[in-house]
Amino acid sequence: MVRTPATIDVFNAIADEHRREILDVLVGGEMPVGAIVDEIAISQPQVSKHLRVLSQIGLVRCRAVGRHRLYRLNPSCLQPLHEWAAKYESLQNGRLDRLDDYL
Amino acid sequence: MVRTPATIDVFNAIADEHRREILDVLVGGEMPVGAIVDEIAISQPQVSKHLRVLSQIGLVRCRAVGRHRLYRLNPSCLQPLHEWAAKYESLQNGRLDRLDDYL
DNA sequence: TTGACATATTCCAATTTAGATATATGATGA
DNA sequence: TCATCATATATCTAAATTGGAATATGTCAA
Repeated sequence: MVRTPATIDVFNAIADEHRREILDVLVGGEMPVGAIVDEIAISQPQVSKHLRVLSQIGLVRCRAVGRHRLYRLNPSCLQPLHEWAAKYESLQNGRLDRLDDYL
Repeated sequence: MVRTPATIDVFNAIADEHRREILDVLVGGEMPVGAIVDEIAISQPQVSKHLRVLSQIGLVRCRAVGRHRLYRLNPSCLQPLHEWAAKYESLQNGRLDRLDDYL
């Protein structure tokens, strides 16, 4: 494989800034696509495409209500990220960090 | 811009699994390139290239000792990741998550 | 039924990437 | 000085990405 697709895991999914923005918007609660489009400065097709990636990973879930589609976060999907990051949080202000400040 | 380069920020830098592996190895302490190559299953040039990306972001620092180059973590550089992720950790097992379990 | 609205999909171009291979650089020891 | 070791860089290729534009799908309301 030449390049890891964004749909492979959480780390690749959140690498894109616009996808992080979408997730940030959804922290406010379940929301239709149009509301997300209003919040961030990208086109509707782009939002839909990013939502598709996020859905495939499982970071968001969707339900249809009339002609709207309401998206919501599935924060438990970020677990691998939290676990990976936790290993490094304990190193903060630790020995390595002080060495870095010195140099 | 058509595609966000991996050297743009921490989120893109850690999107690559091999780069995360390199960081994981360096949790064990300062280490020469050869030791990293021995730990993970990719070629030496690949390790060097990934280290270059990590250096440009600031996730690792390097110092020369003889013909070795010792790399070490700079964990404070992960701050933006920790801050972003923190917003979602509090949502774990929260309202949204239970809704998700239900559906 | 028809038109308007909400969202998704398709097609495209430019750019980036990872990995493989080969080679260059740079320090050390004999 | 020269061979060797440790690491970095250059070149190439196939695949994947994002964003834009156009269009399709699907739902509702009149």
